[in-house]
Amino acid sequence: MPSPPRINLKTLAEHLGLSITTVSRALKDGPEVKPDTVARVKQAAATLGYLPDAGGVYLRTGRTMKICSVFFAPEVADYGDAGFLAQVEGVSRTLETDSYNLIVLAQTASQSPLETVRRVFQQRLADGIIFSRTTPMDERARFCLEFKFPFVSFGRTELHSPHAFVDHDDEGGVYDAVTRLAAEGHKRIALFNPTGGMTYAGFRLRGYQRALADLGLPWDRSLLVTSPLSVWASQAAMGDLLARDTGVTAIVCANQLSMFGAMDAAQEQGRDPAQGDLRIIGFGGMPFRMPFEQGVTYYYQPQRRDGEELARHMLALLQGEPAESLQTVLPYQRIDDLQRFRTDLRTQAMAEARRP
Amino acid sequence: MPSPPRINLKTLAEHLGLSITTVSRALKDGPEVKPDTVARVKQAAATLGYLPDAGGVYLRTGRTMKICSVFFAPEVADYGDAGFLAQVEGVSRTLETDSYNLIVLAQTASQSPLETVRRVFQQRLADGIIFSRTTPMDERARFCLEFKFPFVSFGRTELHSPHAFVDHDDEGGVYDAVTRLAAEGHKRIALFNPTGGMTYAGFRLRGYQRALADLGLPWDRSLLVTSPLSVWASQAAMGDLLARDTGVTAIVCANQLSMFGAMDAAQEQGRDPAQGDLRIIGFGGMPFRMPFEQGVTYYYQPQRRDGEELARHMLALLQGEPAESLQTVLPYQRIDDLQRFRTDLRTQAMAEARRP
DNA sequence: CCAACAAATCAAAACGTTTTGGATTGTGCG
DNA sequence: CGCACAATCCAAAACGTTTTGATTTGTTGG
Repeated sequence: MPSPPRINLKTLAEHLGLSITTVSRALKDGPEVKPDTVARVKQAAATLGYLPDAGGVYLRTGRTMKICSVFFAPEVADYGDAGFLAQVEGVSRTLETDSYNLIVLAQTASQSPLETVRRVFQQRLADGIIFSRTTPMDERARFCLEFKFPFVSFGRTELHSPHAFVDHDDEGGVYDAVTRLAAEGHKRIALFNPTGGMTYAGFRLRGYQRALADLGLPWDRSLLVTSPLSVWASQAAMGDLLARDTGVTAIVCANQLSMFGAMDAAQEQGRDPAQGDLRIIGFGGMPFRMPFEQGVTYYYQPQRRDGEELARHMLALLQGEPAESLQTVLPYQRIDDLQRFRTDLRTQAMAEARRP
Repeated sequence: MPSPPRINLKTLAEHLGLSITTVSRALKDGPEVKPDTVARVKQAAATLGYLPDAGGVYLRTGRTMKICSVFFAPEVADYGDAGFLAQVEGVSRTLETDSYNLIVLAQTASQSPLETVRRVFQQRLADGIIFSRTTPMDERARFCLEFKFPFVSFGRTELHSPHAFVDHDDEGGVYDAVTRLAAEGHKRIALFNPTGGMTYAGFRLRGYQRALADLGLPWDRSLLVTSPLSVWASQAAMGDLLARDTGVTAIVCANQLSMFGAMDAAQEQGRDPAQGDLRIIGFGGMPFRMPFEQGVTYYYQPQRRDGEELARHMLALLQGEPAESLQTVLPYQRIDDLQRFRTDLRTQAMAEARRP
């Protein structure tokens, strides 16, 4: 049983008794071809299921019609950050409107971040790239700038040349959190920060220190804890802190996973957030349901919207818009009552689902 | 400031004073080229950062060196299934060994599943495709079989032609769960199943009914609840069930999200799994920490390993191995004590992290 | 010294597409 | 009728790569 032949412009042209040129033109409504023929060609293309070969189109036009988003896989070692999928959905849906495809490249532990970007550029895997874990002097950003390769970074840099980015206001978020904790009477507030030299860790620290200064609280180096953001690593780091410093009454966590880690550590040390033994502040995307939601304030960022913004910037870049005008810093939304927030979202989603 | 020129075989050849042919051959250690020249070419390629243009290679060889994995985006509407990322990592890492790239295509709500597969095939976006949400008469599988397009389905079909797949033993898992619940004294055990006609829903039902029959329990249609697997949808469906049938003492959930939904629903109905008011059985990947872990038995499936198996099958297919020999059904691992399981995994992971 | 042969390199074709520049036909007008 | 011109269509080139077949150079044996 031979498989049906693959349809390309040549076979389509032969089947119609036309030239390749005419068929190609007809498919994009070229004015030089008789309306009659256009209809006939489109009809045949539809029934035969013709779609242009992406490799061929690229070779001729230089455009792959693909955008690459880099997925940092080592972080998935234990739990994955579910929020990335929401971001992927946002990116994908937005790109779709301009008939771009998203390709997600997994950055495994064995490749350097720059290698991945270089490969995308040099092998022409995509027309542009989106990456996160951005550092102040990000080498990937520098590479893209040098080779004029379109990119949007999730996170700011400190590079001189302007470039497109989407970021969260981590400085503002942490400042707000610390201020409120102090108002509640907390004196020893720990800040949990990721390792890896990401720019936003610096913003978080700045917000923390600025709040302390404004509040007249002392800056204590030992209250700054840094570790990878996996559940286990942050649990270990948090456990260390809580064991060596029993005076800590509040922790400002980084992402959702580190919040889980903090909770596990608190429980292990016999401190129950639900009983008010420890205040936990979380940051991140749509929060999963947790054991101790009462003692938690959460700074929320809808990651699907992040993805949409990233994609919009990318599409604008490809349209030739200047990068200067494609820089977004999104505020966090503070949630004091997670339970209520959840039910509100639910009723909202149910209502949306009802009217399609 | 002009950007550096892109390096291709032509520029590389000119730069070396050689022909394109010789450079191409040298880069793949062709025996017809002088060892001296090979070294010179490779040196130049490395310093100039040459990598072959993927589009050009494809056009000539017919191989894109890419594998596509379809991501079902509508499910992310509220919470995403973090496990998919673990699977992606597994696939990606395994493909890497044969220098294949993974591209993740997001299947949004606006495209039919078949359309996505057809596009990958016809536009030549990849050399093979991996998809999930497999149905007994899966049209995507039928399409791939007809056109002899390599694919591995995550989930079985009932098609006559054999094809490669990876699946879990859902029938066995549910049978085991129901049997144990009955041994604990439960009489009214609800089964939660996904909508969408996926094959594994049928296996789950079969395991459920077989267990009931073996145990001499009656089959009660009203104990079978079907709904989409998002947190909110399953909470609503579970709420309905618990409200209309107060005799239910145990629920066999589908994935992790539906388990969260069931817990929310239980709480809403004033039934506390921690107090033994309701037994909840979960299925899925690495479980997030939950409010009521005491009343939960979890059937675990390491999704990274699923990904690795999917990728291995795909690579084998592309090597020409027959699909008959590429069919895997993986057993679930029952976890009665989630707390202990978690700490075990943690110590294990920490030990691994210590010796790199 | 020349034929025969191996070693090393190269020119050209092909993949599927778009586009440039022609070619062919049909129509209107002087 | 003959010419210009529009309306259609088509051949060929180009993109970057691999591979087939040919060509050049160097070496060996008679």
